[in-house]
Amino acid sequence: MAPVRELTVGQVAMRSGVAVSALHFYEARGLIRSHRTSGNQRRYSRDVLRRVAIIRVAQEVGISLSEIARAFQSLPEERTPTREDWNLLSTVWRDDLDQKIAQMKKLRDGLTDCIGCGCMSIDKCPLRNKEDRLSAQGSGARRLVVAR
Amino acid sequence: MAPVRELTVGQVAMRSGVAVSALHFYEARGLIRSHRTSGNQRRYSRDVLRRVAIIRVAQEVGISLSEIARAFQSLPEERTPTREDWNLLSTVWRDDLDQKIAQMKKLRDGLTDCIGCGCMSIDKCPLRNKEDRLSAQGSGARRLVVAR
DNA sequence: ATACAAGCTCAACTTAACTTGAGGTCAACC
DNA sequence: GGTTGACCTCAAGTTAAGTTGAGCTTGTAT
Repeated sequence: MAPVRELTVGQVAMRSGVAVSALHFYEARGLIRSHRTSGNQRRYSRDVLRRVAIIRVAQEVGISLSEIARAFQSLPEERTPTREDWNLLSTVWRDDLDQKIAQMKKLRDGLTDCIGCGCMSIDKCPLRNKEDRLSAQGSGARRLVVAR
Repeated sequence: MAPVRELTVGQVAMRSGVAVSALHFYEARGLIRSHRTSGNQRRYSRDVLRRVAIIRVAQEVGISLSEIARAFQSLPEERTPTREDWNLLSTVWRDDLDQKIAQMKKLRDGLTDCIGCGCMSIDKCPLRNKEDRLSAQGSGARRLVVAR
């Protein structure tokens, strides 16, 4: 069979490992795009597979769909993204990941040193400082705001 | 004023930086425990602060409350956890975190190598292999969960 | 003694990220 | 040319992790 240029939802679902309903959902959220056949069925260009792969990966590391959508706005609307386009995105994600990895390492070490240490003063605990990270100033001030 | 042995919800909320409603919620989920005064008000022992700190930290790295609850089951019900108890938990978490960090690094490198590379064959992409184990999951929101 | 802040319960609402279902259309194979 | 499977839309349901609010009780400072 000659290589098919366009993909149906079912094909994208199968190849990306994502449910059809999820693809509809991503489209509604502006994460992917499709055009319609005369019979109103979706057809996708190949680069949707890459988009979906990136969506899944980004989600796995805890990035929300809206953040992904925002990052995707750097991609061209009409033409298929070039390597340069993806590279730009990659840079953005990589910084994010580096940051998250660093944070996790700190947490891991904090857990080992602090949870295991048996100390009773939560206030001095390095773990606590993580939560204050946005309100680091204002001595002794306690914010009731949940980060995130 | 002499050091107060027991804490009210409000005090725990203030010291832990978590809302009162969240504490009620954690209690309903079996993550923390309290006993009641004659007037039916909650009183907490000091180690609840540590529990809450751990809950927050674990959540920050994407561990769900039910997973935290499961891990907490290794802690003693009645007596205040000793250093040994916490150490055990710490070991469990540390392994989890090590695993997550490793996963993230792989993803980061995958992103650099794969998203940026401009290659069009998603099938061969290292990123793809990650997703297959996710595809056969239940309904509802999917949180970041470490594969075991 | 009384005001009023803090607590209590329980139900309903919220957001994210989807899934499920109902009711109807499209297309491809025999 | 019919039936079967893939699609379509839209509404409603689901799970996680809480928050908000109503209506009522407790505890404490003056």
